[in-house]
Amino acid sequence: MLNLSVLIGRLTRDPELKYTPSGIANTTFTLAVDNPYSKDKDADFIPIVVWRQQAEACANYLRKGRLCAVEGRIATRNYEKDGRKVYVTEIIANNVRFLERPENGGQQLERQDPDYSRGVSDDDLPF
Amino acid sequence: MLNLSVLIGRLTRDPELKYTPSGIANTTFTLAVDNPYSKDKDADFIPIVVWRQQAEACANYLRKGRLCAVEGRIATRNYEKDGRKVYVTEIIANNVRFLERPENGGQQLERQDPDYSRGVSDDDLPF
Amino acid sequence: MLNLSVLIGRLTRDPELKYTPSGIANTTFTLAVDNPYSKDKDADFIPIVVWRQQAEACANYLRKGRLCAVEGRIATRNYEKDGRKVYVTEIIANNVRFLERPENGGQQLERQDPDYSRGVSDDDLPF
Amino acid sequence: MLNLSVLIGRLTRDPELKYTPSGIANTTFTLAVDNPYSKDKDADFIPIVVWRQQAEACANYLRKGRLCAVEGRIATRNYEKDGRKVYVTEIIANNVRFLERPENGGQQLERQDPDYSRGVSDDDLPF
DNA sequence: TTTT
DNA sequence: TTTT
Repeated sequence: MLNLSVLIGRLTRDPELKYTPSGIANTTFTLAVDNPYSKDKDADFIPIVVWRQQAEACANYLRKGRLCAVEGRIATRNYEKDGRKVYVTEIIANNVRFLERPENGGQQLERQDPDYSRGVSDDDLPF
Repeated sequence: MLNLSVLIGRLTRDPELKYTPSGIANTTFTLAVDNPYSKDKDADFIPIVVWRQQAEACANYLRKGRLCAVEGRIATRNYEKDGRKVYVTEIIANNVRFLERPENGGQQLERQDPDYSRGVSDDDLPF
Repeated sequence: MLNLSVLIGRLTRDPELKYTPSGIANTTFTLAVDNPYSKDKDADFIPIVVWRQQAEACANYLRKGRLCAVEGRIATRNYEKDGRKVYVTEIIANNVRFLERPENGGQQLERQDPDYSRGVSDDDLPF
Repeated sequence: MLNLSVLIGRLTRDPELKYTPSGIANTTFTLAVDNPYSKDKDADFIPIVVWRQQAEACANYLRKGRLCAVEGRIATRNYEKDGRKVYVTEIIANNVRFLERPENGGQQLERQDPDYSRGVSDDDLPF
């Protein structure tokens, strides 16, 4: 019915831009979201997926350590690995806001070949 | 920094009420959240944890199939199982709204003994 | 940058469906949102605007007293009235969920003529 | 039932710190929230109220032009002015995140006397 | 009355 | 001007 999340945090690593076999851009990264209320854990690490146009903007403008806001929805999926089901929970972003300006106006990440290893195919397109 | 989720969906099963060794109530259930945009998957199944007073209200008033709204934050944790790390992503609710009235004004679930098997201890208390 | 609101409440009156001069549907209603924390005021009354396809669905399926969830963004506008500026704050919905089923499967509201009196014109279209 | 807003924007002016007659801190400011979808209006201007501890933090660390994130709920109230009812819609923040560090580690705003002119009294305390 |  |  309704599935809405808003997160503000910092990237734990550079974003990864990939393309589905049919050429649709998707960028993934993990957001470290500080948790002021927790005693023994000071951040949650939340995987983010961005599709299409925004995927390329994220790949160009976001970098490890940068602050950003993500609005999206929670999605769950699972895939087989070594004969076991692995469950993944991630945020499918429909809006990413860059909260810090890049030092140098954005750099092109190297474009990578379509990659099947992450288990992402056109069938995973969430819309 | 900011970590906020709002979900509306239906319980996939009756809620489970447990107590930490020191007696703090916690209720868990899974919410099926319909996804109108997905082709091949029509719902996401999202685990919810509720603590303290609201935990007992949820255990009394929610049942399998009932519609409710959850406001909370995404949390990640992991525990060992069969010598493997299992990663869990769940919503820690700070507000649960019952959107359908129970047919009979709420029934007491049987109180269960403290249970360690789910890997929940007082250390997991998120505040 | 980011402007997101989620409300659950009940309609204080039947929704009003209108059309801009160029024929775009817009429905307005007010949501009474109970406030459990307030001492002397038990609800906030929040004006909602819905545009296009969803406007007509709201006009057909929502009625006074019905429970619904609205996801949208806050917008401010002002117009002249009796030589004074009147400031309006309202939620522009991009998603309305009906949380109660109508007793009779939805009725057609009478279609009204384009109406300029509310100060709504094509220029107010928020997108 | 549920009333939740998340905003990211810039202060249009320095925050104003006041105290109710009984000494409870409250800070008000307006957030300019850019609206990428609007043709003729490029921002919405949304009044924010912060109470208690966070009120003083906001007064110390926020300044005109600074970026911040506000999580809160929409509240409506009205007061008499020149024999007319004035309706106010504002966000009562329960969480304010400073997204830019102050140039000089935070300065004390001058403490002002209790002020009744804004129509704020202890009765307006929303909790 | 509006911010970068 | 307000809903259950």
